Amino acid sequence: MSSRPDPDALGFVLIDVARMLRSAFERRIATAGLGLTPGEARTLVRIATLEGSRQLDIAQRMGIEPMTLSTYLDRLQSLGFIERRPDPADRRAKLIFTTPAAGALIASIRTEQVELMEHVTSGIGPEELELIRDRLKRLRANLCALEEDSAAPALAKDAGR
Amino acid sequence: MSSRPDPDALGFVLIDVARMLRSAFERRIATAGLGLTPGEARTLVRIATLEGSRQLDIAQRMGIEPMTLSTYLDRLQSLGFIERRPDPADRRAKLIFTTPAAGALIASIRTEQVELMEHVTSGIGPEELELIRDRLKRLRANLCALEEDSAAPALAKDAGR
DNA sequence: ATGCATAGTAAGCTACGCTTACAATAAGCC
DNA sequence: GGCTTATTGTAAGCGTAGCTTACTATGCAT
Repeated sequence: MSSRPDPDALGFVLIDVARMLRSAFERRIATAGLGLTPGEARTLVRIATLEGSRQLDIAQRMGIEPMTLSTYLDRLQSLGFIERRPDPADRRAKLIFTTPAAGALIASIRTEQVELMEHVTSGIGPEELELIRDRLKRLRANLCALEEDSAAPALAKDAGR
Repeated sequence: MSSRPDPDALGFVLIDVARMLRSAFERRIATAGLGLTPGEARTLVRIATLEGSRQLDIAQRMGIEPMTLSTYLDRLQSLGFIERRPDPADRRAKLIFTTPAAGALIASIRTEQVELMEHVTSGIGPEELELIRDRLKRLRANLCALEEDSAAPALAKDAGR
């Protein structure tokens, strides 16, 4: 019956998986004694791929608010894993770099991540995994668009779409 | 380089999608004036499919701790959407039922959920969605197993795997 | 120079989950 | 029966991951 919503609907399953994944990742990171939260780990990994970017850029790539990123950076900086250097081209801005000390940590995070995902995806073929990853990226793109809409609804007006 | 972890790895994308999905759902529910948080909505929907179960059972099905569920139930009960009835067979236990007042709300949640997912999955064919849902359920099952392992590691011992 | 825009941050809030400790009850065992 | 142990639900308090709002410092355009 339609009065019995399916708890296995895609959205619910997705959220279930994400919650469990995060908590499993947290447990792994804690066990490995890395001393980071999953969010900090995620941030550090992102920074490593965006070496020398501004905070706004990083935040946007990560899909979080600049303030949220700033908090993570405070923590990562106090641990000595990243640096904030003034942008010579704009004295308001700061450029973010990982420190040499972060190298081993990033590798460890990577290892934990890979091992966990191997466990979690066991029983699913590589082509299917690739497909899922691809479609999830599509979902993410759709969600990004959605957020932009709701952030600037005044511009949308009755433009019809 | 292997020293540059891919921020588009399956795990990261999954967590991204889940975060955005939850926040989009939150926005929708808030806009619709349902007066619930996404977690409460998720709980209510689950209860509707498990009418008359014990709290422990529901918590287990939802993959959360009994205490976490208890908090949601407090809130849902104070809003008049669920009832806790004593279990005639066990005076420690309580059985959870939705109230008639919850019917319309559950339908609304369902609507919001469906509309959101239609938006978010636009551009992906139904067969592919079905496949993704299926594989995600597999991931969820793997994650459940993982949690049980870490909850009772003493039993696992060197039992081979 | 004046006025608006932009980069980062301080302060404080919400949602979602957890652990630990406990009361009440049930169930197994002599 | 009486004792011990297990189980159900809950009170209290914590941590993580985000957000918004308001502010400072700086840049840019007129």
